[in-house]
Amino acid sequence: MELPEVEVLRRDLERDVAGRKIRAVEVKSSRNAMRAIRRHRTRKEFAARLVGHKITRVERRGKYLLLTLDGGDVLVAHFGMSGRFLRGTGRVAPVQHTHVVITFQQGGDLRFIDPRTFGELFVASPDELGKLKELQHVAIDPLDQVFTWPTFQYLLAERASKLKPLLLDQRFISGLGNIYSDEVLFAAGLRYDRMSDTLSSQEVRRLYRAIQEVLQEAIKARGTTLDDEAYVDLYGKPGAYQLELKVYGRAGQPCRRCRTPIETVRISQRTSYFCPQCQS
DNA sequence: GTTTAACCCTGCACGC
DNA sequence: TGCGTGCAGGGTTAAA
Repeated sequence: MELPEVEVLRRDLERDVAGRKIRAVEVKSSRNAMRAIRRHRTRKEFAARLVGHKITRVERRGKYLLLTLDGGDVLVAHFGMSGRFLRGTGRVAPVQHTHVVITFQQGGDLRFIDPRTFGELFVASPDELGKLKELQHVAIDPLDQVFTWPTFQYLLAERASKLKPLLLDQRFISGLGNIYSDEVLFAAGLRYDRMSDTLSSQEVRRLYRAIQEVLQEAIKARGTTLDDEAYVDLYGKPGAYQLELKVYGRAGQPCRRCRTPIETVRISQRTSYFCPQCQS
């Protein structure tokens, strides 16, 4: 799950879950459920820090979701490759790989599901949160006001890295993952292996605009759902941005702009998709 | 500093 | 049909 999916989730949670009081928290007894709350010593301790509190607001930091509680503590969610939140009720049996069920006083619940267990859920005080290096390292948010073109130009010039790994680096810029970084590079007309400190001002500007445009469009489309098992929103509904993907997952298919077959390359342990004609 | 490999997990598609 | 292999939206760590 990348920035657009997390942001869609944040907006839905803000509307639907903020203001609700937590009545009960169930952490399944499976090994993977324990993995989901691995920062906590026991299931009991995790639950105790949530029960009785109201969720007051929902924020996003990069790919992290922060649900602030009325006591001041924060429930942090990170989704990894396969994690997701799903709204449910007691009448609906939890799907496989449901690790945590948070039940609300007003009825209904919030479920954390994660087959591959790269995601996690934990509660932290503001003090603990401030000291957490994962969150401290989350870089500038591309949708934030302070993400300006001159700032971005400076950051790129400061580094000497290939663009693809740099865009994936959450400490450089937050929120992009494998899908959107490829889409952004295509939209900017830049290759995955271009060095960050060799871009012209015009190229920096194209990259800057591409990041914002791709992410905004993806949010508008409510995220990318590649197949049924993949990302779905808080209510189980798929997004629609997969219909607008230009390169990701399109190996061998003609480029939507120039008809040249889309190619792939292995970089940073991930597959990158690009058009050899449109990107240089 | 940058890059690479291994690792953390389950599920699925693919080739034999 | 069954089985091994590799890959999948994430990230960390150690070593080169």
